[in-house]
Amino acid sequence: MLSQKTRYAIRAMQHLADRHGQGPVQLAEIAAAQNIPVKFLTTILSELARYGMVGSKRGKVGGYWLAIPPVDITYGDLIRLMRGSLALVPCASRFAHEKCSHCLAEGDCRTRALMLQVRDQTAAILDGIRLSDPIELIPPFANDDDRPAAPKLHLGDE
Amino acid sequence: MLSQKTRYAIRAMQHLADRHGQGPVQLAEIAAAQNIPVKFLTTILSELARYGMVGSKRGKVGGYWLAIPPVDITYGDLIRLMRGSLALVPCASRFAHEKCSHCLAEGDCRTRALMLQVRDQTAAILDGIRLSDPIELIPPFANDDDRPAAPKLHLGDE
DNA sequence: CTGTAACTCAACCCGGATGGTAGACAATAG
DNA sequence: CTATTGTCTACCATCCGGGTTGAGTTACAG
Repeated sequence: MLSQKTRYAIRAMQHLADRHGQGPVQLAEIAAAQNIPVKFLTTILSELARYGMVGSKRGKVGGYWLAIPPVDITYGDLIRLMRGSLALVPCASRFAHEKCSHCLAEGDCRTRALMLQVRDQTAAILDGIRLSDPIELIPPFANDDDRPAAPKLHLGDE
Repeated sequence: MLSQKTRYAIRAMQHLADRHGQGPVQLAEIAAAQNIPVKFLTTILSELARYGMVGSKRGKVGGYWLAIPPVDITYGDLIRLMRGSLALVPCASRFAHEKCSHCLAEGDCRTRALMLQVRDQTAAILDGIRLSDPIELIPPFANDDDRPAAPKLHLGDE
């Protein structure tokens, strides 16, 4: 799962992308529009500023803006930045690779092989879509509509 | 990321799949072969037994075995079972759907639309591979080999 | 040159999840 | 009847996630 913070960061960046070229956007506007706790958003935007993703200016007409044109930022970049990796296990990450603890040798781990496939597909999607791209929205599921057939296995309670 | 527990569960199930049809496999064997802390593995296997995934027997020649033929268990099933969902955000889950807190309306959330694509691709991979399938192992990355070109964005330190 | 509306930063905080361990108990083979 | 192996509940320590506090800084307005 993406952390709440990562999700906030993505939405904030989308907001800034939408207003790109329009001068500084104030934190309060972003927070209100994106439904993000104001104080928390300050820490997120400051972090993004430290990373060089957004510019900022204080004072009366201050605010934030994208320091990089939205066409040069992919969603993959954003997630890597906030979360470190796109992969589902550390050993399947290509940029933030790390050995899993208590695992087999990497070359012998089937889980890793699988998760590497997943991470590469995920990257193919997320690195292919840029902050400037329009995104086709998807309506909420109307209860059991729209969903694939139930999986073979549906045991337990959760 | 998958939790450590989920990863252990997957490896344990792989182990049982490999020994399917050979009678009960003892916990100690699994723990040793898969490098999983013995005590922790007991809780995991018990849980899997409660879910009906594995059978168990106590006593001298006791042990665990798959209660379902490995050809009928996909990796997707396993992850759903242990983790609840394949998706990266709750609102993009198809079987364990849940509204994200502090978000936009689902129909207006670009992040959700994106993450739904990712989850569907992930599901396509993980629901297509069964515990009985051979998996082509992938050798460890030889430092910077084998990786895609560095992403456009490589800022900050981590 | 002062007031005030912004952003900045370090510090803290709380609750819940994660990753285990302890230990008493139950079944089963021999 | 005893050794072996699984079961179950409880507990625990640590970390991380999701924030908040509050004091500081910059910048524009007048």
